[in-house]
Amino acid sequence: MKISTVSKQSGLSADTLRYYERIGLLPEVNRSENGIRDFNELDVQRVEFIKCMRRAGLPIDVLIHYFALVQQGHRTIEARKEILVQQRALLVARMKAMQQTLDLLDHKISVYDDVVLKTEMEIAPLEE
Amino acid sequence: MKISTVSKQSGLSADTLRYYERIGLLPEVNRSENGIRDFNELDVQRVEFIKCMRRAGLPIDVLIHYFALVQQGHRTIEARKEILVQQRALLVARMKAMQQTLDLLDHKISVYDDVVLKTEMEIAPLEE
DNA sequence: GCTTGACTTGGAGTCAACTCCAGGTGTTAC
DNA sequence: GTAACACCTGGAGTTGACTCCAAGTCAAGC
Repeated sequence: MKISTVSKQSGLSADTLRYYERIGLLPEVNRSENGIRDFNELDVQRVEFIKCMRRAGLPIDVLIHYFALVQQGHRTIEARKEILVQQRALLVARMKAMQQTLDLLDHKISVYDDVVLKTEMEIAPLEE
Repeated sequence: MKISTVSKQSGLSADTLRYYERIGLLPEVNRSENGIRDFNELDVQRVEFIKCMRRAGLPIDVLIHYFALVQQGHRTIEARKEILVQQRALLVARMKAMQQTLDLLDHKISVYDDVVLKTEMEIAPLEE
């Protein structure tokens, strides 16, 4: 599977995919004789996993560390789980903060709605 | 209220507060005769609002634009509401993506739990 | 009167995460 | 055979959001 295909499928640019490989977030992808990358199913799965984690704000270095542990086999299972648990906690905290922001936005929007409604009813002119 | 106080209260560094003023995210804060910033209640409220929005990932330029509209008075109410509604939608989308990541993390963690449990029961050695 | 500490400024530096570019190769279409 | 196109590389540039720094001012404590 060529990089353009993976790019289209994943929505990540070819540049980003090459960048991910370069920094060791993706493993060295196989090449066809002419040197062109040939992503296999596992590579694509990894891209999807990375995409999902990145979208939620997990930093790249954490992911690199995680995959390095995966590489080292079963004796790193505890450490890997620890990383996931920790990142989960950070994620939950971020989501909580975002929920508060959402509540505030909803409040503000409803206030604007009220104001607009009043204006439309021409009850009074408004100043800031 | 001096910058150090606002910094402590808000958790934003004095450098960040000055930076916010410099780029026009905060209005020009009043100064005491010797040129030292003296934040008033409104400034502090704005800092809190900014903090909340930034934590949720709203970009600085959007906030600058929003405050510029506030500055222009009541005729910009519709436009301001539009910004909030749009940012709200983006926020909800981000939260949704994060929820998916959270689900995936939970799944992965539970798989690791199973593996660890099995290992501890010495049912079998594990390979990657 | 001198040190200490908090404040000021303009400007430069840093960081994460891309993103772009120039110059080169290899395959396909006419 | 040559133009168009997708790919390659190493390296530089960009973006957003800070963060740090040097050099200076001022008030308070000793």
